[in-house]
Formats: sequence, C-alpha cells, structure tokens
Amino acid sequence: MKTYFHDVAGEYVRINIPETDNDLREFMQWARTAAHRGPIALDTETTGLDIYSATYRLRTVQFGDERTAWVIHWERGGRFIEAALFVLRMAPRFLIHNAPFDWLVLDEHAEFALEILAPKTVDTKIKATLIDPREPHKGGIGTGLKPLSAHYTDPSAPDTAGDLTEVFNGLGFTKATGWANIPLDHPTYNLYAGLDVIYTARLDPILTRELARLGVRQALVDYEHEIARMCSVMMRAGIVLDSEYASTLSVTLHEEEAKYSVVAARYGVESVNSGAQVSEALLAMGEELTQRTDAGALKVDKAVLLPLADLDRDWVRIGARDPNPLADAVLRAKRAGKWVTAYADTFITNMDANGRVHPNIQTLAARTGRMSITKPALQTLPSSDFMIRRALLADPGHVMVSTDFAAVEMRVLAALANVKRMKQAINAGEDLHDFTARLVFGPNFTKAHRKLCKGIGFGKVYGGGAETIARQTGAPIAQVRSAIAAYDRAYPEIVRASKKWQREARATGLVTVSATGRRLPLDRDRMYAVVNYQSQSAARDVLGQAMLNMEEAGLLDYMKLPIHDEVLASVPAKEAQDFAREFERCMSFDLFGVPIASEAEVGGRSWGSLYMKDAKGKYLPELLIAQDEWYAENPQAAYAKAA
DNA sequence: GTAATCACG
DNA sequence: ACGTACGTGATTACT
Repeated sequence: MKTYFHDVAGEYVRINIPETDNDLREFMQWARTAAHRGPIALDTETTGLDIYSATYRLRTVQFGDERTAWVIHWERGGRFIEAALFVLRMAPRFLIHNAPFDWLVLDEHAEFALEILAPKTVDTKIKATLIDPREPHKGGIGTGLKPLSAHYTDPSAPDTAGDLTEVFNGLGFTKATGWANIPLDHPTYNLYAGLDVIYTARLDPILTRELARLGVRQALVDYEHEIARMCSVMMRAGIVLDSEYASTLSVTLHEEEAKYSVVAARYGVESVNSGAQVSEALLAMGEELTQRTDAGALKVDKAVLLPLADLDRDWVRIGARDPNPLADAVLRAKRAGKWVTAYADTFITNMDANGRVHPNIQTLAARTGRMSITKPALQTLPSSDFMIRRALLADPGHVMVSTDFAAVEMRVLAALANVKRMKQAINAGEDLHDFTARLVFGPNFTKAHRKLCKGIGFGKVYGGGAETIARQTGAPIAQVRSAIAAYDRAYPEIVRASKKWQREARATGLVTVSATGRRLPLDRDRMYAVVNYQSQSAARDVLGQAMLNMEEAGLLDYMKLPIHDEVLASVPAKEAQDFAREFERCMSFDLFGVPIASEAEVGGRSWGSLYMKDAKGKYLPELLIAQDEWYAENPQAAYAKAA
C-alpha cells in the first residue's frame, strides 16, 4: 500500500493506494464499515471528457469519507476492478460531485448501469447549485469542487484539476494529453484523485445544513436528481448522425464561405470576421455607419449589414436600394463559416464509433435553472433553414416528434401573478394577443395592434422598456408608451407582482424564490429582471414536471433533447401518432388555474424534416421527399402533410 | 482574457 | 426618481 497524508482544514487526512490483494481486502473491509456509517464519496479519473471516443479509458475509481480516501487503479484490471465493483454494488449511498459524468463513465467503461448507481447517488453539485447557481465570475460561490471547498470547508483547498495541468507540462504533456498519459503511480495525480473524494465527503453535510437553513425543500433536491438521471439516459443514447450528409454539408459550406470571402477580399477585407476591417471598407465605399458597440467600435452586425445589402430579416431582396456587394458577401461568408464550424464540423468531431453524437446536457446551467446543451450546442441550431438539423436522425425505424408548449412563459406569468383577465382568456381558449389587443385598442384593433401587444407581452416577460419594444415591433414610441400604460391597466397584477417580488428579494438578500422553492439570485442594478427570472424559472419547472410525466408514461427511452419549451423524441414510425398524443398529454396540465398546453408535430427520419416549410409554415412535399428518407419511402405522407 | 458576433428559446 | 429586453454556447479577432 502506498499512503499519502495531506492537510485538509487543519486536519491530517490519509490517501491510500492499494497495490496488493491484501491492500484491496483492507479497502473492502473499510468500505463495509464506512457504508454503515453513511454515504461513500465516489469519483473517477479518466483519459478526458469525451466519454464515447474510441480511445477513452477509465483510469482510477476513488472512494472515501471525510478522513480517508482510496484510489483504486482500475486500469490495472483483475482484482482492482473486482474490488471497485464490489464496493459499487455493496454500498447503498454514494456522494458524487457532478454525478452525471461519473454515472456515464461507469456505465460505459465499467459496465455499471446508471440505472443502478443513480438512485443511490446524492450529487453535491446539484445541492450547491440550488444554494447559489452562479459561477464566481458572475458573483456567485461557484459550482466546481474547488471553489465550493474553498468557500465552505478549506480556504487552502488546492485546485486539483488546475494544478495537474502544471504537472502535465512538467512531464512533457499538455492539458489535453496529460490525463491519458500521466503515469498511474504519479504521486500528485494519486494525491489529488484522493483529495477530491475527501472534499466531496466534507462538502455534503455542510450543503445539507445550508439547504435546511435556507428553507430549500428536500423535494426540490430529489426532483433535480430525477431530472439529472433522465438527462443522463438521453446523453447515453445520443442521436444518430447522418455522417455522409454532414460531410457533404461541411464541404458545401466551406466552399460557400470561401466563395464570398473572395468577394470580400476585392474590397480590401482580408477577414470577414474582423469588424474593424469590414467597417473601414464600408466607410470607404461611402456607406454611413452610425450604431456603436458597447466598447465604442462601429457596429457591423447582421442587423446593420442586412439593410445595406437590401435584404430583409429573411434575407429576401427589399428593392429599396442598390445592394452593397461587400455587405452581402460578408453576411453570406460569415453565416456559412459559422454554420460549418459551430454545427456541421462539430457534429462530425463529436461522433462516436456507432455514428452517434452524445450531447452534454447540463440540467441546471442558467441561474434561472434552465438547462443547456453543449458539444454540440443542440439547443441553438438554425431554425430558419432545415439544412443543419437535417444531419440528425431518429433511431433506425423511427421518426422525429417534436412537442412544444404553447406560449408557456406568458401562461406561466399569468399563473404566477394570478392575472385575472389573462387567465379567463386562456381558459376560454382565446388567442391571447387578440384578446389583449381588444382590451388595449378596442374591438376594431388591427394586425399592427396585435403585433404591438405581442411585443409588449414579450417586454413583460423579459423586462424590456418602451424603446426596445418600439425597436422590435416597429411601432412609434408614443404609441408604444400609451399602449404599455393601457396594458398595465388591463393586467394590473403583473405590475403588482413585480413590485412584490422585488420587495421580497430585497428582504432576503437579493434572492427571489420561485414557486418550486428555487433560489434565483438577482443583480442589485437589474431588479426589474425579477419578472423574467420568475417566468423563466417556472417554465423550466413546467418542462421538468412534463419530463417526470414522460418517464411515468414509459417515454424516457424515446426522448432525445429538452429544448426549454420543447421535447424532441424519436419514436417508432408506425406508432408515431399515438406517441405524439402521449407526449402532448405529458406536456398538458393545470398550473394554478392556467392550462399549460402543448402541440406535437410528427416528422420523418431527420430532425430537419420538421423545418422543411415555406415562409407561411406550410410543409414542402417535394423537399420532404428529396431530403428525408422516410418521406422518400412514404411520399403520400409528404403530400398529406402539405394539404 | 475581452469584445463582438451569431445561433437558439 | 427613472428606466433597463432575459437566459444560454461557440467562434474569431485582437490585446
């Protein structure tokens, strides 16, 4: 046995690295006793974060309590693996910091199913995030093991991951290659591997006390563990990539980017992504640029360039002027460049040996509790065009179904603020913006009036003012101001709720507490954002409730992605309509007297098939048949779709 | 590392 | 006293 000692919060802790069968027996004996005392902290060291890459390896599994850690060298195989598996099976409770990662690592590389480990797990990151979801650079404690340990248990806690980068460099490795190549018996590597579980073990009771002190209910903690487990199942399954299509798309977009970069170069712009070069060249061509960025540079973003290129927001010729060829080329080169690097190429680099991508779903990413999806960023794929989503496919024999909530943030706000007339309108099944326009402008309201009322509704949910609403809707500022006043008279409860939430937040240390007990930190100079935080957070929990309903209904294995107000699923083609009704049912319920409603759309094999529509939202049958393998085999369905 | 930009709900 | 669009992820340029 190799043993290291280390000072944690003024106390010596022991890190054991078993080497012989006897050492392993001692480890298992410790585990039996420790499991009786309480949960065992658990962590893994691996070759990196790309769990599904072909060369990925699990290197060590660490177990521990507040004073003792055991680093089990999984990589040595045989008895080491047996001992680790014994404890994984035997212990009834585990503490893991950021559990989804270790669940998936052990599921994929230790054949220890997350269905078994997840119900035994308490995730200290979930607990910490429910106390303060903010990262340090946004004014919070942070949610990583290092900032949490420094804050709660030991100010001198080492940055175990960060410090290892220097160790890697000293050994001739990089941050990227070190995790795979550092010798298994390296002292610092083993010491830090062990310290991580000790810090996790010390964190948990403190976080538990803190949650109790703040009045956060255990039900919220449990619910977040369920959501994390469900998302881990989705991450593990992944999504089929049409790799041939993605490769072709990559080439096409690279060519498009190159073609328009050549045009831009004719006007002296060497790099279309350089704002300075673009603005200088446009000024030289006699264009006027008036808008400035926060830092004072001339703004040359899409909103500025489109009018110069005589294009509307849908990139259609307006006919108001001669298009500026440089503005046009920069727009097209930048779009092609972004789509290929951020999407098409990322799909290919993230693909596993089975042709699937496994996105990383962070279940509590935003301070409002919203989830985020990275590698690839599947929540942000272009929706104006089918071409990127076309690369992602339903499972073999399946088709894609997407189910959306109907205007969920407005409905949630009506429920939270108990907006009487709004609730009546929603319950009566009326179009909310029509209803509002009638209240504000009378029975003879126009389409422009409806648009303005819709904009004001957005303004309420986002906390926007008259200027922004005027800019967004194109209505004159005076009309916007009087319409907002009329809106506030029609729905006085929203103003009242905003004031109440702000008052309560000031009294509880700039934290507004959501309907589910989620703590949402506010910025002192942006208190108006409280309406947005409440609506966005409640909408996140409406999605969470719907996800729980889905698992209850046996739909988990069909779910692919949560996208804020939408769930994407892959379902057997023959039963797609039945599945669609089931997803709608799971996403429909009452919230404080407001019906939360949803609508499912059934597509073909590719996600993109749900976006093969014209400007009016009508499906394009020829495109469906040409681009989607399921519609190619079922052309009559494509024509029925458009009818 | 910061700024700017662009993609989404 | 007044008014403030909200929340993300990813890439590129530039210091």
